[in-house]
Amino acid sequence: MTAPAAAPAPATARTTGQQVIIDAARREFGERGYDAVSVRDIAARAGVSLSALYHYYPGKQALLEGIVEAGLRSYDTACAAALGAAGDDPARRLAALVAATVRYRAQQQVDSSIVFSETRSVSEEFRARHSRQLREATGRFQRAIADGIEAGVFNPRWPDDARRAVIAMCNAVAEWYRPGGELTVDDLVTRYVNLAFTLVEYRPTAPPFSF
Amino acid sequence: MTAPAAAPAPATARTTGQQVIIDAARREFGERGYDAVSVRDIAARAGVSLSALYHYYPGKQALLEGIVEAGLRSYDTACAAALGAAGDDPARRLAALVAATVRYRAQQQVDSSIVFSETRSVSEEFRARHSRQLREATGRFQRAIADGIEAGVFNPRWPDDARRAVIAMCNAVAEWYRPGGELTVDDLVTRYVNLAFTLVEYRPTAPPFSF
Amino acid sequence: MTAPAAAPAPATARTTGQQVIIDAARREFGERGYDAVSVRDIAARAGVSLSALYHYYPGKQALLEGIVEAGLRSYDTACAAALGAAGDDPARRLAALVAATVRYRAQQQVDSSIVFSETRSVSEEFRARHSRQLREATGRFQRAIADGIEAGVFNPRWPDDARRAVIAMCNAVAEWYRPGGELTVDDLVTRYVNLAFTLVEYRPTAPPFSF
Amino acid sequence: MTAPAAAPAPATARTTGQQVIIDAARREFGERGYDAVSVRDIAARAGVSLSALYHYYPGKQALLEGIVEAGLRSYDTACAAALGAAGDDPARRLAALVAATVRYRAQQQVDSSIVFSETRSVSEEFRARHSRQLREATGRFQRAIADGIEAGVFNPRWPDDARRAVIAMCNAVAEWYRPGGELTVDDLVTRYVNLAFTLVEYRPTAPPFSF
DNA sequence: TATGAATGAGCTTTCATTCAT
DNA sequence: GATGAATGAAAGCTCATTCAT
Repeated sequence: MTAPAAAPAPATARTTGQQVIIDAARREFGERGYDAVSVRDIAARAGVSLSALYHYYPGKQALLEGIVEAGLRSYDTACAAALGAAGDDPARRLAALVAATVRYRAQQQVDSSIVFSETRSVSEEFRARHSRQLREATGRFQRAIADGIEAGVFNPRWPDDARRAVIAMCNAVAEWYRPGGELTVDDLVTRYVNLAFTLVEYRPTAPPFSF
Repeated sequence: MTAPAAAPAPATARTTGQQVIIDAARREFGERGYDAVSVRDIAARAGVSLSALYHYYPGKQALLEGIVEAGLRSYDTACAAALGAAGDDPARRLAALVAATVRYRAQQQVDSSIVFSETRSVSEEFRARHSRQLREATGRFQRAIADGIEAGVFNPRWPDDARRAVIAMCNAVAEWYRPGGELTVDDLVTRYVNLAFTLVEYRPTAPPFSF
Repeated sequence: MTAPAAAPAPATARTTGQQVIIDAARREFGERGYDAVSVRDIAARAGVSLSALYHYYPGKQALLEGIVEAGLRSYDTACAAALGAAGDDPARRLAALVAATVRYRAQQQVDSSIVFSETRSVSEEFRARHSRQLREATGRFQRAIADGIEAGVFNPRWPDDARRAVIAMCNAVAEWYRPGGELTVDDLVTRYVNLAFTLVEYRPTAPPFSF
Repeated sequence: MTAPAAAPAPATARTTGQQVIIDAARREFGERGYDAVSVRDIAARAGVSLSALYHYYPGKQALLEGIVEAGLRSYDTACAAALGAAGDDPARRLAALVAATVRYRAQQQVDSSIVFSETRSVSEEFRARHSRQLREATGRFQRAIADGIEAGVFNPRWPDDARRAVIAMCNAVAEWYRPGGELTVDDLVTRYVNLAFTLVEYRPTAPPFSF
């Protein structure tokens, strides 16, 4: 800590203590659901004593809220980055959101399922913040689609339902996709971007090619 | 059930006893999740004693399984009826499945959410049957789409993903739709059938299909 | 209960269940103090299982409140009876209150010490009622003394302090008196009534005897 | 401690460390009772770490014993000083004891309530010493009264009960008196000395005693 | 048919305390 | 001298379930 060089093992070192506990909680909640998991289960899975767990975290609910908060933040960050790279074009923005969502759902399956389904077990005030963040996530899709409609490139007959369908289909990825198979996440993204375009009836303006 | 005679006061009589219990269980499980609900909660909500509950049902898990089984049966029945009325035409069959699914998800929200998300808390043998039924439900969509492709009326680039998207979007209805608003269930069905057609890139041959 | 004769063992029969539990709680709280006693201790002392205890009482605090309430009620009843028998004469009324208090403190030592010292561990709303009852108890002494002063038979220089001294000395009986010794409770009562008369400087008017 | 030189900043320095801890313990024990207070509560109230507390004191019980011991010593000292100033006259000695007791109870309410009511939570050997000190305190009153009787100035019908009443009424001061009101502690002392004289039926011989 | 009594295992959380640094 | 980490035991309470009546 005070030594000049000797700053190795940062990520690894943190694996002791808080990290093993929250990882264990994540896995347990993901596999069996918040209410079915006991604090003892988490401590056992983390390989620490019950008291050690309570030394680091104030309780079961706090563990859940920590996981949900981090998960949602990571998703929001991914969306922001994707949108930043996409520029103003509505089609590129929708594609960016679909890509970020599919990647998140495919790669952080456990986190993502906790984030979106253990809402009941969270404190009142936490739920308020959480709901707001979810509404913002929805809003990002909504705006991209609305902008595309205004620009004349998207033509969904029922924009709200198209948006819901796009989001639902992305979310569902977490339920069946298992990484490591033949289908890479990039392939998956390609497919879902195309499906999303289909749903909003994307028709590029002007010349995609000229002659 | 199949016997012709001897069907006295069926609906009314059943409301006493078993029915109030299973209804209470349904509501409790739907609102708070299987693991968060205690048998006492259910008995209290049903307005019967704990012992009365155990008189009618062998336990908490059996209540859940009863609900899931009935829910899934009712969905299967609805699908069968819809398919029966649809005949052989793949587009009509897909439309029938979407309509049945959307109706089920919109009108039996509580049931449907229990049926599809409390899978973890069910006995091993029950889960096997349940999974098979879910696979059959998926298979119905799959066959309709495959037939449409073969018939040249559906043209999805990735049939499996299109199918998953169709199912996911129908399922998601349970999460946001609330009956009694401006949008009727029939409106909803119309929209989702169209969205499904969009997803499978339906192009009717010769005489356009009407529904 | 329905049988005509055969109505014996009423008090004895009730000893099963609630009564053994509350008795055990009374003893434990009295001997070791509310906070030092665990619910398990009480159940063990009562010879029932932990769950049986919770079957009859909703929790540790409720046990305490039950004891305090019953204890205070029994004291209030004793005071009311004594006052009723005493009539209007202030000296007789003060004597009645002292007698009732000394008897209560001497004979229900455990109860009385719980009633007056475990105030902290009781619910907010319960404490409100409890305080009111204690104020009423104080008020009974106050009125008897005030009436005696007005009638010219009591002459304390500082009536409030005399009243506090009377009450304090009666209460202290619980701390040292042990029934079964040489000194009977009746003797005790005689002494404390006299001490109380001394404290309020009782001087009977007119002729206690005539000649 | 015994060394002559090197006594820098005594009062101030002691405020850091041990003193803040024992003060915090005193307040907590006084407000909520020994068993209801956790060592963490004390450390938090003192604003020191849990480890710091254990650095200075071996444990919770030791804190209590330290407080009780100091409290009782301060009371004993006060009594000794008062008796020293009172000389041999029994009435002056009784007055001195009442005054010291009332002052202690009125001015060190917290301490005094801990000293006299947390007896249960103290180690066996400590309790032995503590009981002896309490008996000595009682003995001081007893002797003063006995001497007064012998000298013919006190005439209680039941000397032991008069003594108990005197002590009980003094002790009770801690329960209701709050310094800072209209009634000064000196007023209080005057009243209680008079009440004590009343209780022992003090009748000064020849030249009346003044105090 | 229906119920109150009862249970043992388990729940989340807090306890006083120790120890390596 | 002072601290964060860690622990085993125990706290109050609830669980699903069984059983005698």
